Formats: sequence, structure tokens, C-alpha cells
Amino acid sequence: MENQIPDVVIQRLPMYARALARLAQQKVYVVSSFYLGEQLGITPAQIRKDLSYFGRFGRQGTGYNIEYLLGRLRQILGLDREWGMALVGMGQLGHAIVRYPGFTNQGFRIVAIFDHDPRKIGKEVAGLTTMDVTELSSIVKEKGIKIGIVAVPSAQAQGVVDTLVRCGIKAILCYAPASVQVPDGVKVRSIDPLLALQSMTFYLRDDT
Amino acid sequence: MENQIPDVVIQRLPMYARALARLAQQKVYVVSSFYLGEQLGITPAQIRKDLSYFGRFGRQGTGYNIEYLLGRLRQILGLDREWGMALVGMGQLGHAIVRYPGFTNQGFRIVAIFDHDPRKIGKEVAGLTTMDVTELSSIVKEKGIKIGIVAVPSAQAQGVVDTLVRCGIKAILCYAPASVQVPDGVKVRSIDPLLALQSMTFYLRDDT
DNA sequence: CCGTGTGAATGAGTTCACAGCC
DNA sequence: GGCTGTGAACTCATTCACACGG
Repeated sequence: MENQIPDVVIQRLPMYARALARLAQQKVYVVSSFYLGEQLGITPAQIRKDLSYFGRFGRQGTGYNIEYLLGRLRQILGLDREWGMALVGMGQLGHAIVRYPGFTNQGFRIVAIFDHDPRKIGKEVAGLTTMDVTELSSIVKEKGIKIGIVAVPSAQAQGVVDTLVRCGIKAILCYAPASVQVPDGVKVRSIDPLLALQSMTFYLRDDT
Repeated sequence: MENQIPDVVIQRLPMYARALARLAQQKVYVVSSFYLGEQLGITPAQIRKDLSYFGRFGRQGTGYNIEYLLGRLRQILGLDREWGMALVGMGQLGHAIVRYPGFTNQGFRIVAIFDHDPRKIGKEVAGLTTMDVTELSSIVKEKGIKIGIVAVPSAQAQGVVDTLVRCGIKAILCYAPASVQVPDGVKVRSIDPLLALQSMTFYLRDDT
């Protein structure tokens, strides 16, 4: 019964994995927490502490073996398998997301797409046929989908999220500019460029 | 000005503003920290404390006047003006971003687009002509651009960020899946759906 | 010596709880 | 009675600093 690991720590692990993968590609075999921290703008102590939640991966006086640490991180994060995802909302944004090539080669694959607009249902996009959201539940079960992507207008976002949750989805990536509530045990991460901009302007407002 | 306000607080203000705008649209005139918190999944105490960094906006026994509070928040965040933005990187992603309609009606407008590929320079997209990144500095000055958007492959992200910083840009929205370093006084927010997914799978990995 | 792993110390952020006002 | 504003208490996260192993 390991005690709860902070979510901030979990959110940093993929950054470590990414940096390690980049180093591995450059044929670097060993890295210290100092060097890794420099790459990521994170203190070495932070990195060592984070990793210590999961075990001892380093070697004193040397650092971390990149291939080994990367492998362990991928295992910890569950990146050593394929994840099927359901995308809901086939507007402009939905189209851009299905076509986005950045997911697939990383083990994340959109395997079903949904909309509730009859004019969109049946349309083929990127080799997938748009289905009615009413079929979500059965398709999620059939295809073993564990992740949902929400790309509907914000007014419908909460409803779609609720539906996904009812289907047993425990991880949701939300592109709608809306704050959605989920029960305990379900994770939502939001992609919200507008919020990001609106919070940065605070720091600009007194500039020339 | 006042004592340093935590960045987490600043990041929540736009959420408040968004929720308030929605309520205003529904012809609600007053809201309590309790109700607002419920909408956003934030505790009432948090909201009151956050707002207290900036002044006293509420009325005891009543709550907050929505129009007034929204106005003040917009002022505090600098949302009461137009912000011109420069987008660098006119690949797939860059195209999707210029066409994204979610920025413009919120006071954020892409006013110049750049690439360094000669085949792309000169191409018109969404009414703008793609320019060479070498012209970045002069255009930024000429158009009073204060915000940069990075949509280049991750290998080039740091270089582009450095260039933007050299042009005096103090706020950068980065779509590249890379961690970029900036000097003090410059803010970067990253849009990174892959990191979001990779951190959620941690919680899924033991599921059926 | 160099760099990890980790309890202990510090610091940051959140929640409590209540005085004060409507 | 209801709800804000806010110091104080507390919780959570980061950093320190050092023992230990290579």
C-alpha cells in the first residue's frame, strides 16, 4: 500500500521520459540529475526526489542509465502499451485532432470518432467513420477504449464528459474551453490555449 | 506594486472571468463564492482569497456583482484591450492555429505569421502573408506585437523561443512538444496534449 | 571526489474559522 | 441569516544537506 504520490510529480514524469528519449537518440547513455534538470528547468533535487517515489534507479557517483530509467518510467506511466481513444466532436477542432500525427507514434491512437449531428454521422475522416454518440457506450466496451477526447463546443462539454464517465472512461482530454466536473477517480486534463494567453497578459499589462 | 502574487492565482483568474461571463450571459447579476466555486470545482475560500489579493470586490451577505467583478478581472488581466500575436511555424499545426476562431473574439489576434522555409514564405493564409523569420524583429516592433506563438517542430522550438525573446517578446504560447527555457521576466505556457495523456495513463495502468 | 537517495527544514499554497458588514 | 475578507493554522511541495556507495 504505497502512499499517495502527488499529481504534480506524475505530471513531471512524462517530461523526464521525453528528455531521456531525446538524449537516448543522441547516443547518450548516462545522465545526472544536474544535467537533466538543466535541460528541463527543474532542480536536480526535485528530479531525484520525484524518482525516489518509485524506486532507486541511479548509481551514485555516475548518474542514471538512460535506457534503463526510460524503460522504468514508461512502465510506471503505462506507456509500454497502446491506448485506444474515443474522440467526441467532429467539428473543425475534431478534424484537426484526428489528423494530428503526434499521438499515434507515441502509443495513443484514436480508434473511434463521434458526433451527434446527423449530417456528420457516417462521414469518413482519416479512415474512421463518424458514429452517433448514442453508440459510445457499446463501442467503448467493444474496443476497450480507456481514454476520451472532448472536442465539442463548451456548452456541450459537461454533458459529453458525463456520458464518457458513465461509459466507464477514467481519463479525459478536454479541448473545450470550459471547466468540467468529474467524480473522484476520473482525471481530466484540459487543453486551453485561451486561458494560457489570458493569464500571461497579466504580466504584460504594464509593459510599454 | 503589491507583494508578489503567486502564479497559480493568476492562472485561476481567467477561469473566474470565463465563469462570470457565462453567468452574465444568463442574466445572472450576483454570485457568491460558493456558487462560483461549485461551477469551477474550486473551494469558496480559495476564490475569496484569490480575489483578496487585488481588492475587495464583494458585498457581505450578498456576494459579488458579476458585471463589476468581471470588469475588474478583465482590467487586472489586461483583457480590456487587443493583443497582437506573432505565429512562428506554418506547418499543419500553424495553419490550424491561424484559422482557429477562438482567439479573435477574445481580444487576441494573430497579426503576423512566419516560417523559415522559402517555399512557405510569401504564401497567404487566412489573409496574412507568411514572412521570413529574419523579419521577426522589425515586424514585432512595427506592429507592437507582445505575444509569440510557437508552432515549429520541437527541435527548433528553443531556437525560435530565443529569437522571440531577443525581439523583446515577454509572453510565449508554445505548441511544440518540448521544454524550452527562458530568462526571468519571460512567461511561457505550453500546449502539450501528449504530456497530458502520458500523465493520465499513470492512473489507468492498473485498470482492467 | 562525484552524484544518488532521503529525512529534515523550509517555503508555498490552501483551508479554517471567525470578525465584520449587509 | 448570509456571505465577504483575512490572519492564523495547516497541508502539501520543494529545497537543503549530508550519509553513503561507486
